[in-house]
Amino acid sequence: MQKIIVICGPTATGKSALAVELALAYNGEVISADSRQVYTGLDIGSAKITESEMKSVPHHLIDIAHPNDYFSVADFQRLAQEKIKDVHSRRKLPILCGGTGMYIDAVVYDMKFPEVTANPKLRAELEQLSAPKLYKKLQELDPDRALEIDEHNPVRLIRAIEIATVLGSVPKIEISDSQYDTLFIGLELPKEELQERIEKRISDRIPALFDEIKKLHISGISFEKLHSFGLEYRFGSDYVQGLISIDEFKELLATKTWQFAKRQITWFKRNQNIHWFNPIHDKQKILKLVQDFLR
RNA sequence: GCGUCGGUGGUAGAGUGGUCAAUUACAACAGACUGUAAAUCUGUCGCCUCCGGGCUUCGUUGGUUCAAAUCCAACCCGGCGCA
Repeated sequence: MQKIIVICGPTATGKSALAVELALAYNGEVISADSRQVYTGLDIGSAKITESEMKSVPHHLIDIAHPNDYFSVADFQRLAQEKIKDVHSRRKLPILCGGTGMYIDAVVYDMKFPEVTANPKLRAELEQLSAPKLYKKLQELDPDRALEIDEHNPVRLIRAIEIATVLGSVPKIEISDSQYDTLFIGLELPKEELQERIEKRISDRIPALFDEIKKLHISGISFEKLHSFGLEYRFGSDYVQGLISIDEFKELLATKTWQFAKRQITWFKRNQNIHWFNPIHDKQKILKLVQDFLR
């Protein structure tokens, strides 16, 4: 089995820097697993790695979609698996690095998503319905899926109905054993430290972020769309439009980013294969682990 | 100093004699996750609990009442108006 390294963990723990370091040390290439960094123009707000930070290490799956494009886990999965194959074929080590847990799992565990493409017309219609109505609809189409789905979650319900409309029912997802020999490295920091880093990152980016958002908006990306990207783009848009003050912006974003970090942690906690490290103090341990893995 | 409005759980803010441990929102904490995943959604949220219930709360103290966050009095604190 071909080897890959996964670097995951909550936001602002230094994943990108570690990826570059490992890539330089072990002849690797980085494949970003970040649902926002795939978009062109979302640079500052998504904390996209800069040219100089890359230190000449090739980075993939960054800037591969336009913000107005529809881009999904399935797209990411396909592209990432192709890219991993490509990197292996050049006898280099793929390093999958990012904070989007579902993207990572989709690639590593090869989740077989039902091949039903998004149907914008149907979605727009269904979005008008309340969750109970959507649930009733799904019950009629696929009672089995209805039993296990979250009946309050419109996003999930709509997707399930979309699938069932085409296939008749929602197929059970198969999660196969990983097709790769994977080393999972998770980065974690104590609560206070992570919160400080989050706050610092916000104030460091403050003027540049607003310029970026204005630029994106002028280039044809609606505030509604920007809002849907969440966090810096959501609250940054609110600020740029004058809906909230700068202090409200900082506080809101810090709070929401922390909540996001906790959601990421909750996701990754489930994966028992992850080796957790402190990015500042455990550098040697990480290097040793990687060395043993690659031997 | 007089008048007036107000002081409610981490915060904002309902409640204005019993159905109130107190609507709701936010925060906090835990969790879910089948093509939007930085999204979306759920649970807990005074203290204790053998989960039946028990105990202490709505500025403070005292009073009225079978019963008070809700009524009365005094006091303390804050806003506003007049001096």
